Amino acid sequence: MAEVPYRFERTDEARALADRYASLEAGAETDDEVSVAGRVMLVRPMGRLAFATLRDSSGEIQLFATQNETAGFEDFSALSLGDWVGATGRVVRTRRRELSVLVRDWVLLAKARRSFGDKWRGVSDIETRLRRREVDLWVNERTRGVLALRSRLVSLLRRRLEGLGFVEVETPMLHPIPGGALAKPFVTHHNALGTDLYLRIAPELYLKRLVVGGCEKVFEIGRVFRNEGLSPRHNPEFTMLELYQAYADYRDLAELVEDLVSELSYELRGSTRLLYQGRELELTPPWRRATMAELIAEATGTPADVHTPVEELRRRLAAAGSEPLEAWGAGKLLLELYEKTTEPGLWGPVFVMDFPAEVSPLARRHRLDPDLVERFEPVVAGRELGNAFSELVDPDEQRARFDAQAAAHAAGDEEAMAIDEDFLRALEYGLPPTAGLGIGIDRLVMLFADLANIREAIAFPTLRPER
RNA sequence: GCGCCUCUAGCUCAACGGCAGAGCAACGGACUCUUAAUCCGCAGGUUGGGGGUUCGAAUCCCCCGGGGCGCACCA
Repeated sequence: MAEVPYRFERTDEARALADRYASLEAGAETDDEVSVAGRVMLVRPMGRLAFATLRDSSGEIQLFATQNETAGFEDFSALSLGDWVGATGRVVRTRRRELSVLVRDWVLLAKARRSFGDKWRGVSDIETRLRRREVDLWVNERTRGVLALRSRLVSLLRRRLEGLGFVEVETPMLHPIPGGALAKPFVTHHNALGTDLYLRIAPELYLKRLVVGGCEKVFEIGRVFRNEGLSPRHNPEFTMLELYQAYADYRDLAELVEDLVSELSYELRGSTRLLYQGRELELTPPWRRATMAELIAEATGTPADVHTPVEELRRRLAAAGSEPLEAWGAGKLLLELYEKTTEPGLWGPVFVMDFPAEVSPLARRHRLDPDLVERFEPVVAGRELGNAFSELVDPDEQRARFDAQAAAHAAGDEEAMAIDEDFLRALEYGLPPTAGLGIGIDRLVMLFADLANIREAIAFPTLRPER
């Protein structure tokens, strides 16, 4: 095969030509010469004429070749679907109204040695689509749309937070101690240091150390890794936004969340009223705020909170088909009751407020009830979108909470946190009142792209390697 | 990890115990305004892998592998 050129001088993208020549009439020819480049989507050779549909990242335009006017016409007629081509010629509109480049010269930029699927029905096999994303992307417009939406979403989020005075930072991915969330980590090894390191399960502890250092408003958008099962809503690596704001409490962040999400909805979808998987969702602020206890009472008809006798909580859990462990206290039992009986029925948007202290080792005690913490989870479209709380700032209490976690870990809870002395020392330097928030970016993409499966929201989702 | 479903040509799908097929793509040819162009021709397979039942297996059974969904866990 002839060697392909090192570069191609493109003058215009398909979309720009479509806009510029929108009023060009059928059958009209211009003297404007342009160069376009892209991938051949369809070819229609017909003797001494040939048409090809060319697609670039902006859109599509037709190439129109004739034996008289096109150099290398025979080869042009023989183009295959999937070939990359650069073409130069005058802009015309054919009698059948198709805006075209009447090709004078053209060059093959890449030969497609593999065929990309059915030109009409595309590729629908989900495994092929995910394993060969490059094929999925060029065949399925929807896939391109999702990635474009994801890009815009992250960009909008960044711009908005910067506008609010937040500073973007990057913290380590390799952690000596996995912390900041209740999850199983991936373990890796550093040869020169001779030590195991963990892929981060959350940036939380480092971000709070930055607040200690005087970064009053910080955020990070980045990958976190959790060594857990895959599901339509869980990928082992996913992208999280975490932000921390000094002098604020969790109620301030609830307002921030409803503002951010509704603004994103307006920007990305043109409305704060959405259909998600066929079901309506009204995102206009303010969203409902309800405590976990209130929601349990509402869903089950029987009140329950952290002060409900442990025996009663156990009884109700058993009735709900759950098998609570011996070690669980009232807080963990209540959370389990909420997750079994109440959460599945929530659609939202709703802020589920005030979690048990027992299950929230990094959150600050509730100002009205020491058995609770000031924490909320926004539930949107039936799904936890994130997690936020007034941060625990007291080093002694944080140490006590870590100790309780360490005890749980020793008792077999693999997801319990380890004691992080660096973090404790940071708190001893003084963390001002601070509120922190985490939001799953992939889940936001699912919401706004109307995706049922998280893998569709990720360019290259985790799959088992083929053998 | 467990349960159910699924895997046939590059792609989309038939055949469902009796000769493995079609459309598109690819390849060869015809055609000067096409739009999934059309027409003629040609080729394309370890039916995910292995084992078993049967005169005969893509089809029924078992094991293994990939994927999907559900459960569990989380955001």
